[in-house]
Formats: sequence, C-alpha cells, structure tokens
Amino acid sequence: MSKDNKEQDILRAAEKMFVLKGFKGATTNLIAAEAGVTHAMLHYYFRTKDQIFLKVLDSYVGQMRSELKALMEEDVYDIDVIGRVTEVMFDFFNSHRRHVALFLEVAADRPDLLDSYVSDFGRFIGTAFTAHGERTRRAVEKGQIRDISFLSLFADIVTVCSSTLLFEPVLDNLFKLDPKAKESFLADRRREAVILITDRLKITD
Amino acid sequence: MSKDNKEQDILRAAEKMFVLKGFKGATTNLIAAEAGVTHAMLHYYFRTKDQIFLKVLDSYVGQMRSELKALMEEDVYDIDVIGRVTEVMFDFFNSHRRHVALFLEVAADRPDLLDSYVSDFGRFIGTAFTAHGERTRRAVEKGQIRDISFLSLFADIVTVCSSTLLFEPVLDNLFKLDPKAKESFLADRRREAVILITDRLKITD
DNA sequence: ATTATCTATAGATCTATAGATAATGC
DNA sequence: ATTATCTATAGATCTATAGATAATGC
Repeated sequence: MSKDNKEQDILRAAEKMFVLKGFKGATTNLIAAEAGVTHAMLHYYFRTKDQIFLKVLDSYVGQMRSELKALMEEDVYDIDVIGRVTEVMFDFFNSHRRHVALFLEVAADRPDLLDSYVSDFGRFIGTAFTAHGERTRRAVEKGQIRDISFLSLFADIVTVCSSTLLFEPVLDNLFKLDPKAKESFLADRRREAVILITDRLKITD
Repeated sequence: MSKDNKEQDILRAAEKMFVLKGFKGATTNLIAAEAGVTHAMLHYYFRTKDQIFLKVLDSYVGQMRSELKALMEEDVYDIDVIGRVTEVMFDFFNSHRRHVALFLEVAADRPDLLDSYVSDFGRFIGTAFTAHGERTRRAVEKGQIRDISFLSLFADIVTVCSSTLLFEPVLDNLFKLDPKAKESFLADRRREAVILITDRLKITD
C-alpha cells in the first residue's frame, strides 16, 4: 500500500523471477505480473532492468559475504573442522541453489553488471586467501593435513558442494526424479562431499 | 556454394553461437551473420530455430555418447583405471566446456527440446548403470575399492571434473585470469580431480 | 523447372517513457 | 502539491513467412 510495500514487492518478485528464469528470462513484464503491478512501475521505481538486478544483487552480496566470512572464520587446519565447513558450504549452496546458476549466467553474458563488485570482491578474496593460505601452510607443515594449497582446498570444496546443484535441472527434467528421490540423492551427495574432501586430506603414511 | 556448403555453414555457425551465447542468446540474426547469409536462409533450410538447435544437438549426442561409451567400457574396478577414467572425463568436459553450460540452460528453460532424447538416454543410462553397478559391487566385495555405489562414483567423477569448467566465466570475467594463469589453474584442477577420486576409493584399514 | 537467396514485412515481445488519472499528505 | 499508478505508445529486436529475383540443372 505505502511506497515501501510496492517497492519491496517488486524487489521480491524480481529476485524470485531472476533466480527462477535467469537474467534474460526474467522479463520486466513477468516480474511486474509476479509483483501485481504493471511493468511501468518497475521503471518508475528503478528506471532500468539492470538497476533492478543490481538492487537485488546488492541485498544478496552483503548477506552472502557475511555468511561466507563466518564460514571462513574458523581456523581451518583440523580435518574434522574442514569436514564441518564442507557441510556448511554444501548447505549454503543448497539453500542458494539457483542463485549460483544465475550468477554464472550473468558472469558469462553480462559481466559489466558485476563490475562494481570486482574490486571489492578481489580485496575480500585477497585478504581471506593470504590469511587462510598461511594457516593451511602451517597445518601442512605440522602434519595435520596432507600437502595442499588453500586455493586448491577452497576450489575442491566449492567443486564438490556446488556441482550436483548445478545439475539439478537435469535431475528434474531429464531423469524426472521425484522430490523424494531427489532429496535422498542430495543427502547422499552431501555425505559424499565430506568424504571426498576429508579423505583427500588424511595423512596415509 | 552448393547447397551442402551453406547448410553446413549455418549448422557450424549455429553450433558456435549456441555454445558461445546460449540458446536464448544465439538469435537467428546472429547465427545468420556468423554464417554469412541472411536469417531468412535459416528458416529456408530448417524452418525454425528449435529445429536448428535439434540438428546441432543431434550431431553432438551421437559423438558424445560414443565417447562416453568408450570411456565407460573399461572394467571399472581398479583404482588406477578409475584414476585414468577420471582424467579422460576431465578432458572430455574440458573439450566440451561450454556445451555443458548450454545443456544445463536448455534442461532448465526448454526441457521440451530434449524430450526426444529422454527415453533413449534413459535406456542407455539404465543398461550402463546395471552393468557397472554390478562390477562396482564386486570390486567392493573383493576389497579392491572402498565401499561405494556406482551411482555415487559416477556422480563424484562428473562433479569433480565439470565444476571448475562451469565456473570458467567467473575465472575469466571476475578474477580476470589471463590465459596462462588459467591454463595452469586448470592443470591443477585436473590433478586434484584424480587425487580426490582415488583417495576416496583407497582402502585405509 | 527447380533450387537458392534476398528484401520486405507481419506479428510477438521486450525495455523504456510520456502523459493522464488517482491517491496521499499538507 | 506530491507521489503513486495506469494506459498508451515508441522504438528495438526476435522469429517466421511471403513473394520477388537470381542461380542451377535439365
């Protein structure tokens, strides 16, 4: 009713449609219909589709980064801790399923939309990676985990946690897994993710 | 010049653009420009954009399946063999990089385009999975590899081999890795993929 | 004659804006 | 008066087709 409501409705609708249909697929008409207004309203509040996207992204990046930061704050050097971090990362990707696909689409098709984040992002990555790189190096030295760089470890975790979720459309539409089967498959993948990461770090001597 | 040439030119251009821009992004105009004809020619030869896509896909599915079949023909029960299969799978995904992303887009947005493959695909998967499921079970029984189902093993390999390549746009556009750095990163990922898979299968007793 | 190619155009649909009207806040 | 909302429409662009013209194969 009041300004804030419609504006928020539009942002919520936009987020839903972007995530569901991708950047190109989420037309202003579709978003407007979902928000229960005419598409002219989107332009009234946000001028352009790009800016709506950036607004949506903005509300996310903050949240995502703090979640990721919390996740990386742990002292990563113990195998059990890394196993738990893997679970948290899996759940993180799981609860942001289609967001990752959206992010990849935009990175590929409209990297300009992400420009304003690049330097910021780079700085965050930079500090996190030097700190964790150091910790990882010491853990390897002390023989707590097998030889690995932090970059490889991070890429390993992202890899095993995100991949299944990116293939979700295949599970849904091609294999036609029913929700129950999918749920149990995903639970399997979560266990497997932890096994893959921790086994790789165990010292076999 | 002759009919076959233009028709082939169009298919080649279509494949290139679909892979580069995705299904939605590869407009008939773009494909026509790439092929050096007017877009009316695409309709003359193939009637619709959907049919062009299906023609392109057709030429691929055969090739991909035979590659995949060759890859799965090995008796999968020895850790070294599985390690080599992982390398082959990584190279397979690497040489079909953007095809996987295209496939995921179509599976999500236009699953109807894949309908004609579903039953066929299902049959292939079905036979392959029962055969390999049995082999895997025996290998586990004989103590050659640690307890795992073939489905999990297959999903593990696909996961560790495909993920990095799906994140390629992020490496290119956000991290702005130069080709040299990317190449060495990918070589790292390839080694890591093998390590992850084989370590998970080793008997630790 | 048949096949290949182009121009022109129809009909959808998309983003964006102009301008009229309704609602709200003094 | 200002803010919010809608209708109508401009201007791009996309897929698809009709119909004219050029090239090719008898």
